[in-house]
This record gives sequence, structure tokens and C-alpha cells, in this order.
Amino acid sequence: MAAATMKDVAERAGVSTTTVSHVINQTRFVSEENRSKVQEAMKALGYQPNAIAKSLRQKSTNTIGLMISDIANPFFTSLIRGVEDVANAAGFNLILCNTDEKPEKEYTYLDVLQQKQVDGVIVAPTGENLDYFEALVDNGFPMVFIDRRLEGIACPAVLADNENGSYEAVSHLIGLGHRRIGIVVGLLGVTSTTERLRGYKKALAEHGLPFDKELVLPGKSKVESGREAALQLLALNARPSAIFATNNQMTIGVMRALHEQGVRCPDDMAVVGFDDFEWASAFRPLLTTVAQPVYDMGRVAAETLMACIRNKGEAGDKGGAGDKGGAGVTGKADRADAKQVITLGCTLVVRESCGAGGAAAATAESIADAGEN
Amino acid sequence: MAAATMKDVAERAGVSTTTVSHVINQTRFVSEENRSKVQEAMKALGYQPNAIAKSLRQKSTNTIGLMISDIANPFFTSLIRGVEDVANAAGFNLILCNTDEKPEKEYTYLDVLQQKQVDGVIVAPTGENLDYFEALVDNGFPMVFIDRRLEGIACPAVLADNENGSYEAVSHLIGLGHRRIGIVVGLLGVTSTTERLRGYKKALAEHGLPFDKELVLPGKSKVESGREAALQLLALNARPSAIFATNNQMTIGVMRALHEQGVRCPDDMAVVGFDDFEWASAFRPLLTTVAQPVYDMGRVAAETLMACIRNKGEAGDKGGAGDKGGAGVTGKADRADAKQVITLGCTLVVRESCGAGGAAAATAESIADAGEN
DNA sequence: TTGTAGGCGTTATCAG
DNA sequence: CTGATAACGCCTACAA
Repeated sequence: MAAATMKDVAERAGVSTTTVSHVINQTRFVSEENRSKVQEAMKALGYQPNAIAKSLRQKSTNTIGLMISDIANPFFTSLIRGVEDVANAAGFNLILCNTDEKPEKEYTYLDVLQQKQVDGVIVAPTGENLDYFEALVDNGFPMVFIDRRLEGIACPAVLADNENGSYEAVSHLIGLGHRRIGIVVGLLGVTSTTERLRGYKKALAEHGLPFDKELVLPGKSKVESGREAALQLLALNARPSAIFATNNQMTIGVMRALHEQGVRCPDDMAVVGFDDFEWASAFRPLLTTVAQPVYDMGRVAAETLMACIRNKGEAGDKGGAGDKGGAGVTGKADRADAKQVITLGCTLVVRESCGAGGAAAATAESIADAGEN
Repeated sequence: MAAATMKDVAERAGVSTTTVSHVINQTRFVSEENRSKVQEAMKALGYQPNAIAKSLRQKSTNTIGLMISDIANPFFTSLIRGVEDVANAAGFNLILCNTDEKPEKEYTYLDVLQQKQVDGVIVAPTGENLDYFEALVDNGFPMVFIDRRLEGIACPAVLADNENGSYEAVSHLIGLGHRRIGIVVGLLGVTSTTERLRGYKKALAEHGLPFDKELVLPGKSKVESGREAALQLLALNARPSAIFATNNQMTIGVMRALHEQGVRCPDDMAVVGFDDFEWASAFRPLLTTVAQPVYDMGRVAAETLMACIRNKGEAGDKGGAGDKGGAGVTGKADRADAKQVITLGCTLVVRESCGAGGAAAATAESIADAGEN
């Protein structure tokens, strides 16, 4: 049997579909008698409102898209959780899309999400498809960038303070006496990569250390390339005494390389990783990391998107005439929002992977708290 | 400006909406001339078909729901990836739902997904809401269980071979000479928990070891309760020489407890964990684990669901009359599918966390391959 | 306090 | 080879 519709409920209850609709949505007064008749009918028929039909009418789906590079990357995992929690609380659902850092997949998913009429999108952009993104934003489509942003696109972005996180990590190493610090950088063309490298440079400069290109290795944000980068650093004539791996995947690669080469950490090589993870406090070496506020990034991004969606709904109600006059305040807020970049601070979680001075440095450097995830 | 509709395209191209529709879906012949006119019009207007309207007509959304306990649990992460890859390749999208093991959340999400007219659902059931699930299945709603199943519900399930994985892990420990082996078990009332405990008992029995209730501690599948369970095991008068932690979260808790108590692994305590993870090969102790085929579980579950959805579509076309006669083969397959349980084997990944005999045992026991994730 | 009717953007069934 | 036209299930003026 096909699912019951409002019409079926109306017939069974002996009222019009209008009344049924109003009972469901509590959108106008219905007599006690009719209301209970309708409710009984709904229960008897196991009626479930058809959200698709509703969406077609109302032009809103209560669904948002989430486009990230790879859900299998634990970095995104808590982030998604943050998004989903907020979305769910607001009555929204999430459509999940893995771009794998491939612009074509990103492009296709954007199309699909448009077609499915999602009310908005949270996206960690690959760095391409600039025109598409720009068109969407110009068109007033609610969108929020997360983790990275696209320069020149006026769209809210929720980012970690990559530069400062990086700066603190490297300063920590320098404070422990390290003078030659290798860095394994991630995917090029992505803002987070640039910012983390900038923090590295800044820390060196502030402490009067030279910037040596030889110590900067590309890791493509992947385990295997992180491993290769570490091997190259280890093979250097003037081997560094510390390695800074700028994301979780590359950190794993670096640790594997050390392991393979019989290089002990922290005894022979200090290591700091970007991205904290739950295992870090249970296995050796107890890794010092830069913890991103991943859950909060997701949460804030979702809240921002919800706000955009609400704003748009209201703006639409008022029509184009609302541009001048009393609506100015809202208009201003809209403009401000459009360029808003929200940066959340990272936390340096000092453990034991940075060398002998670790314990002393931990207190001297930064009272960091990993928190309970 | 509002998004262009088929009507707009039709007008601009000087044809009917019917023709536009057929051009888009390639569902009947359209003259070369008209086709190109339509295509031009679509491009000029930036036309995107409205999937919601399409879904309303066709009663299919090309969307499936995925209900798991918590996306922040890395176990589910690769699993989701498997689902998404298959779904995406088949032109389906994924709505993600975290139940947090809460039956109420599960219930609500089932409602929402029904309302959003998803074509099917993959779910790791909490163990409750039996009636709801039964009603759905009886109603022919495409559903596949993953990771666990609900007894008595005739619905395909894709599971890891929990019992055997557990059995092998414990046998491995016994083979290394361990006689008292503690086990930290997960959430009760979930089939995977039961099966893993059964494997433990079976291994003991087969090797003539007594089953000691004292050595079975509840860990609720969480880090903190895993830690507490381990502390209790450590406090035992007759302390075990090995601990088997039956999921990744509890493994972390166990390792933390050892760390806190200054108990070295594997020197003072052997450990095996259920669920492998990428870090396991890069940090110490190099943990011996039971690796579940997570990606494949997701993949197979999605393929199974796609098959169910396709079957349903075809069955619907043929109407109720297809029950007897030539359609018998399909009918039989349907029945068989309905009770299908697909079990995928686990792999014991032998590393160094099980005691001195580890290296020798590794070859003797099982040639396990962690694979490159 | 309730009902009628039109339309959201498609697709499918007819007729041309 | 193409086009009217009626649904799909719901919401929402407008009317009573």
C-alpha cells in the first residue's frame, strides 16, 4: 500500500486538507474536536508528511550540504560532528560529500546540491572552481567556508588560526634549543598550508634564525608523502634536530619514517604535529601537537550558515523594496557578514616529543589543555 | 532573480516543456535542431533541474540515509567512506545521522528520513525500536543493517565476523603463553558485543582454560569506561597478564590506564585491541589489533541497499500480479535477500604488544597484513 | 472556525 | 517527431 497522504487523513477525519495542514503545522486555530479527529486519523493511517512536497511548495528543504575533502581524515570527523549537532538542533539534515581535493568532484557536487535545493552549503574548498563559487555567492546562495577560504570571494569563513598555531609550535621548539627545524608542508594552493608555513617563518625570524629552503619539504597532506619528506630530511647533510609536520596524516608518515630509520623520538629527533588526536595521550612518543578547535569550527560554521539562511528567508519576504530605509541595519549586517572571517585559536598541547627540556619547557612555554574530547 | 525553470528554458528555446524534459533525460528522440536550441537556452539561463520537483513526481529521491552511532568514532569513518563511494557512483547522496546510541534519536531520525522520502537506509541499530524497524521492513522499505543486526528482523545485514576475530585474538594471546586474559566488553544489548565475548569464551574453552567472570569488565564502548575497566583489572589480586579491549575507544582507555599506573606494555601487560587504526604502526607500543574490513563493510552494505532499491522499483512496475509464473526467480531472490546476513572476515594484525614471544608467534599464528589504508 | 482552488517544477499519458 | 494536460502532495491566499 502506498503511504497515506494528507488527503487520506482529511477524508478519514471528515475535514478538508487545509484543516489537516493547519493541525500539523499549528498555523491557525482548529477546534478541539476537529483537531483530535485529525490526530486520530493520522495515527490510524500511520501518516508521515511528505517533506518533498512541502519543500517544493516552500522552496526550502531544511537540508544543508557539507563538502569536505575526505571524511576518512579524522580532522574532519569532529568537525562534521559539530556541524551535525547544530544542524540537527535547528531541524536541518546534512548531505555529506567527499571531494577528495578534486575540483571536478567539487564542481559536480555543487551542481547536485543545487539541484537538490539544499538551503546552504558548508565547504572546505579545493582552491579551484572560483567562478562557480563567486556566482553562487553573488546570487545570494548561503555558503560558509571552513578550514580554508577562497581569496576574493565574499563569503563567511571559519578557520583555525593556522599561522599562530604554527608560530607557537615552532617557537616552542626554538625555546627548547632547536636551531634547525624541518617542516613538512601540505597541499599547495590551500590557504591553511600557506598560513602554517607563514607561522613557521615568523617564528624563525623573530628568534633570529635563518630560513633555509632545504628544510621545507612538500608533503601533499598525505601519509606516504609525509613519510618521504621525512626521509629526505633525515638524509640531509645538516640534519635538522626537529621536524614540524603540518597535519595529522603527514605526522603519521613522519613517525613511520623515523621508525624505519631507527631514529628515536624525542631522543634523536623532536617532533611536533599539527592536529591533535585522542591516541596521542596513550601511545609513545607522547606527541606534542597543535590542537585545532575542530568541533567548534564545525559548530560555528553551522551556526553562521543557519544565520545566513534565516537572513535570506527574511530578506525574501520583504522583497526588493527593503533596500533603503529602516531595513538599513539588516542590510549592513548582511554586508558585514558577507566578508566575515571567523578565526578560532589553536592550542599547543605540550607532551614529551620535543626533546629533553620538555618537562621544564611545558610550564615555561604554555599551559595547554587538551580537554576531553 | 529566481532560478530558471523548465518553463523558462522551453520559452526561450521555442519548444514545449515536454521537449526540454526529454532533452535533459534523453528519454525520447528530439530533432537535432530542437535539441541544440534547448541546450543553448539551458546554458544561457544557467538552468539547473529541480530535483525536488522531479522526486515528487517520480517518488524517488536518489538519496539514502545513513544512521550510525557517532561519526566521531573512527570505526565508522572508513565505513561511511565505503558507503559514500558506492552511493555516489550510483548517483545517490547520503544523509548522515548520528544516533549516539540513543533510541529516541534513532526513532526521530527514522521519522525524518521517511518524511524526506529517502530511497533506503543503512543503519547500525541501537537495539531498540524493534517495532518500528519491523514495520518498515514489512512495508518493503529498503533497509540494510551494518555492524550489528536486530534479531528477528528479516533485513540484510553486513557484519564483521566478530566472533572469529575475537577468537583469533584470544587464541593468539594463549599461544604466547597467557593464561589469565582480561576482556573489556562494549555496550550490552548490541550483537557485536555478544559475538566478541562469545569468541573470547570459545578460545578459552578450546584451549582448556577456565572462564573467570572476574576477568570480564564492562566498558560501555567508551574511552573513560574502558580506562576504568582496565584499572579494575589491574587492581585484581590475581592480575591478568593480558587485556583484550573489544573496541578502539576502550583500547585507548586501557592504554591510558596502563600509562597512569606505570604498567609497561608489552613487558608487564599484553594488550590486543579490536579495531585497527592508522597510528598503530607508527606509535609505541605497536599494537596488535583485530582489523575489521570497515571500508568493505560500508561498500557491501551500500551495494546491497542499491540492489534492494532497484528490486523494489522493478517489483513496483510489474504490479502485484507478478507473484506467480515467470517472475518466480526474482521473487525467490527477494526472499533470500530479505534474510541475508553477509559476514566479512577480520584480520589479526600482529605487532608487538603481546609479549616477548611476539616475533616468533607472528609467523606461527597468522600472516596478517595491515594493508595500506 | 472552516473550505476551495491554484500552483510549486517535474514527468507521464495521451493525442496529434 | 512534438505538445497539451493532468497529476505528484503540500501550502496558502481568498472566500465563506
